[in-house]
Amino acid sequence: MLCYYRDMNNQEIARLLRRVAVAYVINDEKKYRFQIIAYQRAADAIESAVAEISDLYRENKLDTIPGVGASMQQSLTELCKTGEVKHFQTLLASVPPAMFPLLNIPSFGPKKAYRLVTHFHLTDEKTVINDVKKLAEEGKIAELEGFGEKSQGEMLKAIQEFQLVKNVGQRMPLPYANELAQQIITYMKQIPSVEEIYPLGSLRREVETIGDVDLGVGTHDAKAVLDHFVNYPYKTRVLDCGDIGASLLASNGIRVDIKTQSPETFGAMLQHFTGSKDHNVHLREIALKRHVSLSEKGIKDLKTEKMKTYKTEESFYAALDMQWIPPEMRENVGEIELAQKKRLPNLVELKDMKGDMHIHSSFPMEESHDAGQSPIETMLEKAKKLGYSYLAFSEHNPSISKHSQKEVATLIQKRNEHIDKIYSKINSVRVVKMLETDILVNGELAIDNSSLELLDATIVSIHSSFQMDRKAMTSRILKGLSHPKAKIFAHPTGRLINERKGYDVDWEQLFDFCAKNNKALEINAFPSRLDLTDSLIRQARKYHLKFSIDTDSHAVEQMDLMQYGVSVARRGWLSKGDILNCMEYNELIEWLRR
DNA sequence: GCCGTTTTCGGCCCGACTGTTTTCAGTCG
Repeated sequence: MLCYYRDMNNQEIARLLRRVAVAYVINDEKKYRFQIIAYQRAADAIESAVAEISDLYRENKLDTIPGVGASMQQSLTELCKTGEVKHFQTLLASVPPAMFPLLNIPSFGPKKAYRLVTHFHLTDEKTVINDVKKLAEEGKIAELEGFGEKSQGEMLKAIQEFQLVKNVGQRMPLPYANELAQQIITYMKQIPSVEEIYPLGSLRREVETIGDVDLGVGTHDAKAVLDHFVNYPYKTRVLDCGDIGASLLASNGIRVDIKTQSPETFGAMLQHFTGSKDHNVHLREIALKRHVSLSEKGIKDLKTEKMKTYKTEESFYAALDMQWIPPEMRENVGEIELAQKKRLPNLVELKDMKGDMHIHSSFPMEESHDAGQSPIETMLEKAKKLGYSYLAFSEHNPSISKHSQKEVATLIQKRNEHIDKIYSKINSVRVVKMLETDILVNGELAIDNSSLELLDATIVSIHSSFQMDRKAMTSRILKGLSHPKAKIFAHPTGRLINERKGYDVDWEQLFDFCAKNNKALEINAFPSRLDLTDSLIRQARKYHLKFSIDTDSHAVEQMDLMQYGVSVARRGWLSKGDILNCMEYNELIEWLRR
């Protein structure tokens, strides 16, 4: 019998593998503990993989995913071929499907979920969360052995909060999380017991979106610090509070964790809570081979049982014979091996930025997309304050449905004259005359050569027909980029965080084209874009192409967002030499003409 | 089930916190 099915995407495959891990937990956690870890790791790897599993299968490249070994490859192959895996189905038949929705709620793990679902005979995946909520409200859960009044109450709160947060939306873009962290840090600094305090976790690694805010405090009086913390006025409630750490739910629903440690051992704690989990796990595996054990308290010699403490992170990594690893790199994607060889790249820094290539001023270009709000003069003044030596104005091209190509050329001419007039007055920050030109569906640029000739270069980008298939979209982009004036491809994936998935592109082909033809890919610093993404940058980096870190500012204040583009570039392992706008002006102009 | 610059066999990260417990299980980061 023929069976038609749709390819599963990476998210769905990861979810399936996690369910298999859960089934193993229920069957016999002790016996299968390493399988459980293996399935969870494979799920993590697949979830964060750049390429789709279904594509890798077709290209015979399933073995390129770390954490996916021979057995898992076989299962994935079976999945891609037939849409199911016999071994998985046998396992999953032993656990009630209704338990899975509960696992999305904090404080619900496999054991609790299984117990509730089987004891109360809950079978409907769609209603199970509300069913448990009702049971808790009726006091029926406290009657179960191993459960009590308190856990029943906590369960109810967890469900209510989950249902609330789910409606709001999950992860917070980095800039907003940063602001929340700074507010709490200011509050914590009110008491003298807080000797030092830093953001940790994904915030310190500058991940594009943040799940919860982690803070670390160096103190000799943990109790005073935690007392002050749990009294933070803008909270929903305190989640837990122990001797050395506490966590609360901020009024916007974001979880805030705080950990304390004496300043003498602060280095180990910084390291521990900066993560990532994968980075730390790998580091501890290496440590074990050297017969030492790592924790937030320091490094313990397993033979003598003696604990060594570390005041700084540098000394902690040095004790393992490694270079200090910048937090942005700590994702276990090869950084540990490089640190051992002392060959970590020198990451780009904010102060290396010499200009911004993507600026929308309020000059009336009569564009079809969003116009900028601040005058050219204002933005040039700001550029001077930021220490830039040049600024590129890249307004959207004038609307081509409302203007003839001749009118377009006239508008550009006018803007150029305006720029020249201002430049002769200010004369400190150099101006690059650019435009952000649409690549039309057929791959042609929206404006003709007589207009393009008026520019130093143009950024090109996709603002329409996002749904093309990969082959068509790729050739559309390559054709647009082929124009000699087209030098930067803006916000390459087109995604909007939490809003819109990007379009489908053959990345390897695009990277190769850019490297061979002197085209740069943009790293757009706008908070909802952060595009390219860190993992695509790491992939692109192997092609030795240039990147341009730009703010895409539509108002003068937004020019401060450059730091977030630099964060993404650092997470993509880029150095100053990889970045177009780290070049001096003359070098830049020469590159644009190449 | 995965993995290897001390291993292709024999290992596999570490600790905190809570609740329901008289010594531990479950969950989390």
